[in-house]
Amino acid sequence: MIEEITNQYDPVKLEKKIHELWEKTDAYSKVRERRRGGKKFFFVDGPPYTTGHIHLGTAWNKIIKDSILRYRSMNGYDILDRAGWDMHGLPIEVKVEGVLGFTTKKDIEKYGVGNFIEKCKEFAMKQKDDMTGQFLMLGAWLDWNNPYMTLRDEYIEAAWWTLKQAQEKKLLEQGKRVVNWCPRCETAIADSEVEYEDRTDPSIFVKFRIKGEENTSVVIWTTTPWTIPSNVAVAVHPSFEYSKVKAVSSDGKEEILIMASPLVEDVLRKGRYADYEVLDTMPGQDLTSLSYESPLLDMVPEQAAMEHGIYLADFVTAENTGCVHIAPGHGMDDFEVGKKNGLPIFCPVGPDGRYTEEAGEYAGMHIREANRVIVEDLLERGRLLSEDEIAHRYGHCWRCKTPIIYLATEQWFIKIGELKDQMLSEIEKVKWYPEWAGSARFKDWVEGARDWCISRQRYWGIPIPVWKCKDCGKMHVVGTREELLEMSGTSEDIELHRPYVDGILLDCECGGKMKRVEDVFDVWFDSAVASWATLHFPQKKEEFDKWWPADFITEGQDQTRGWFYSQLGASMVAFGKAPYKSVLMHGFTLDSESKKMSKSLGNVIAPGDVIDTFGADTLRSFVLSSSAPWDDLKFVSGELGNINRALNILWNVYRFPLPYMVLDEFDPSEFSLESVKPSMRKEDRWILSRSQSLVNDVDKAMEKYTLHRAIRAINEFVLEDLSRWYIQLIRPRTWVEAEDPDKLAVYRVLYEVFVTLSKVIAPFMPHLAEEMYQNLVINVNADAPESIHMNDWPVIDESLVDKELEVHMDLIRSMVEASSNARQKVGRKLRWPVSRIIVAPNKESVTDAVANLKSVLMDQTNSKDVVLTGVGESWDELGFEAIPNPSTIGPAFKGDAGKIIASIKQVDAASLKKTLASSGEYELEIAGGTKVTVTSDMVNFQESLPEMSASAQFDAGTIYVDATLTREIESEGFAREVIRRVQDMRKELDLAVDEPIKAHIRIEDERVLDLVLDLEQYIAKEIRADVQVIGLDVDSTGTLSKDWDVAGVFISIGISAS
RNA sequence: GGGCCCGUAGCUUAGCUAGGUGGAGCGCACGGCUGAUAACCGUGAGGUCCUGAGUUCGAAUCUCAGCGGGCCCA
Repeated sequence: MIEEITNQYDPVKLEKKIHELWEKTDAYSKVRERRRGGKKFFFVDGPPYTTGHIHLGTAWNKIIKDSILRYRSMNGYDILDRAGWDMHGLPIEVKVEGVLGFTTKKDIEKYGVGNFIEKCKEFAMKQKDDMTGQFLMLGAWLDWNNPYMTLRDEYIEAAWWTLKQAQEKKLLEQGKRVVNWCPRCETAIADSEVEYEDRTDPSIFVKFRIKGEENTSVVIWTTTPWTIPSNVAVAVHPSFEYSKVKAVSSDGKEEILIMASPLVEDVLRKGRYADYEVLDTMPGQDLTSLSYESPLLDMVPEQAAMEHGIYLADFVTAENTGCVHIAPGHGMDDFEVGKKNGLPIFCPVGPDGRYTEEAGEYAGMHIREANRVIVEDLLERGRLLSEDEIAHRYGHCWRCKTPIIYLATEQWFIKIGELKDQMLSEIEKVKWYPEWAGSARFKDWVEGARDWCISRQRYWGIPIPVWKCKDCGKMHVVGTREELLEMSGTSEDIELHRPYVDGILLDCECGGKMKRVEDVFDVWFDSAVASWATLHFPQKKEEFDKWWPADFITEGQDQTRGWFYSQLGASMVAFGKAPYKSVLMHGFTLDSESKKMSKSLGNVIAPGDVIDTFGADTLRSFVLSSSAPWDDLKFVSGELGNINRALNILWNVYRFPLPYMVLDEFDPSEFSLESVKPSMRKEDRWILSRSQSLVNDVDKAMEKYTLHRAIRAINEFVLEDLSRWYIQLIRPRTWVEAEDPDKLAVYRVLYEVFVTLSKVIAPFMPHLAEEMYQNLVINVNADAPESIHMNDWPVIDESLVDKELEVHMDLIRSMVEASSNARQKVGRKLRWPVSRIIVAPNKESVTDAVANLKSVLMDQTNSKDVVLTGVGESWDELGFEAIPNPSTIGPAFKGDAGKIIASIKQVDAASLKKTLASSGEYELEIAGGTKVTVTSDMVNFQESLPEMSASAQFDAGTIYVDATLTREIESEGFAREVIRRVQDMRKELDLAVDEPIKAHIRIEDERVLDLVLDLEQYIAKEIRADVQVIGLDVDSTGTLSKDWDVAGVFISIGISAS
């Protein structure tokens, strides 16, 4: 049987109970199991990094995923949805280093790589478990028991297999490149791991002495003095003009400087020169014949042995000096210039950021310290033109915040450049939500794609499966564990992490031994292979054939350059096509000031805190409804309260009929909806139609993944249609005590609406939906599916849809609103009936609506009658007031104007209006008996309302309320005033709804007493009084007694339980 | 500096694709309802639709430029 529920919506308690129920019944597995054999829906969870705690953005992400998957599941889809975890990489290494107190790689080596990665593994697993718990609190259903984890051997094999594909397709390359390098972590890091932050660096102008020309230098500018020992060349722009300038310092010393012409004044000002003279100008091209010597050739022996020339490059800008210092070992552009011109790639800096022996005198010094020393050395040698500081954006390691440097190192690359065109054509085959996420944003990113450096010089990662022969240099890429064991002749089962795989040697054809290169993969490569790794490919090819590629993925906009891209790249390498068919890109969470949430700003919202206060369903409803998925989400805590209120109203609406149903032992299984149809009223049919329209609206929204529209439609239905309208309409019907088909119809209709509604909210507010379902369905029919989430999505029943009725009801609602407005103007509260309302429509549909729903209109306006005028007509009892128009009367009648104006106000306005309307003229008698003729332009008319009436506009016409009092109306009004106060007191005594009472009522006004006594029986019935005394001097004592002032009349009431 | 997105009442937002009198909710003020009641309803005040220019009879909506915020890049 249906049960009563708690007064208060208590989401925290409710959700705990539901979680226990789900766990006890293993609901998730049963839901997925139920859809086996249905249309397949392969979802790949973008793996969050195992940081140990979720934030609002990750919560939003999982809530979107969960809602979409629940909706799909209810629509019959067979869903594959393993949760995923990104568990390798620097962030965890850095954290573990922190715990162990390590600062350099040497500490790790000393501790033992095996010990270190065990710690990393332990750490990652622990964080994963913590986060799983947090995600579960959101009610997010993914396959949490069987997640894919990047640290598993089976997962590692998927990455290995993919790299082997790259090798076979000749897309894998090893080579020297300039990469972003973190000197603390001693590894290459990806572009996407570089975080740009403000930083202050030296800003120096340096003079490079030209060979073979007396006292002449080319001037360059740099913010990295430590790269001067690595200088190999200077670049100038082919189309800029350069000047040779004789510069004179304040002490009269002269020297000749070369720089871009437009920058001469700026540069000389920096050098505090007193005067100058331009000796010559020339195009950049002319400078290429010059050569110069390093300013530090006495410090760095290699520099003395090197040729230094000037070269042309397009990337040179007209800033600073227009001559760019080129160190091919320390810059991407520099490297390109070096390669193009066959220059040496001189890089005397080691992985730890210290100079190597090649740096001569500087060997062993850290580059950050070297900055200062080198500036000093330049000054001593007279090569420093100026020294200053600059605040600029500079790249930092996203994990340890160390400023990065650029180093030319040996790395492994995937040649994305060769795949670019295919990638672009694959993008077009993918369905993007919103469309521009693919056609604009992602396309732009891919067009600028560079080769992908996949190697890292670290420990906690997937080992790059490349073995190289120590003797002949031959290389082999291992694709699977089996291949590794077979080739090495090992039978023991080893883990595929460092240092275990490092110890395995393979035999080379040359008779030598092959050893694994030491690098591990960039973690982006890990998650890039998720769509097949999660299918246990390459171990299980059948699963892959059955599911791949993914039907759907959804992640934040930052993943455009991240996971959307890395997956596409890896998939092109492996299979030559996109790994996903549709992508929903969602936004970022911002704080109330539109600033991004970050730990350093201290504005981070923990989802757990929100859940502890408002529950997960409120959080879900909030994040889903606040903005379109792809817009950023502004988190304003006040808005949470609003959403929570909406859910509370839903709770109240659902709770409202339950006590009556319980009292009447209503059993919905005994009555079909069909069987109560004859007893349904128009409003019943209306709410059924509205509920069907709601299903349709939600379907439409979900089709385009506009989840915000779905939630808003639901909230609108609950607030407007159910709470503010339907429940108000049916209240009196639920109070009827007898067996009544009219009441039964309401019960059955409400039941139908609630069951449908619980299904419609199920994807979005899964806990509340489950709660409603358990009570409404499971308590009635134990054979029904155990969980709401096992149910099918409601199919629209066309026989219940009546669009015209919905339109009519809308009109009636706007009439009721207008009537309230008019009542307020005339000062008549709703508790007091009015004799009639007059509807003056301006379109035909109003006439139909009133005819169709007259009882609803009368009921809600509390009127005894409804008068309907013809379309476009006004109420025939309206009066008219003639308003003279002095601006036309004045010029026409001059001195008599005043008399005419007075006279117009006195004549019968109705006949004046009628005559003017027909002939355009009116004979008017003015003071003194003179007759004048006035014309239409001299008089305006204004409608005037009869006494005790008021009007208000509504959507399609005007409502007039006639609030004239009659004895009957006054009697009813006062009776209801009394009833309301007694009900209030019953409530205060906490009496049961059907508990009989004794009531003693003293009314100290004879006229009012008389009016009230007219309805004595009615009052007794309404307040359930079996003893009721009403009189002028009644002793109003009782368990509770109270005095009231009703419109100036003193009324004293005492009640007690009988 | 570049690409993409966003900018509407004090706050959160609908409307923008297909141009034609700007709608809600919260908050505020006043009123109403009363067995959903720690709930609910009505009315009112409150808008340079970020700024400027253009297209058009007409622009919140289309175009361009700028400003502010976000994501990504340099």
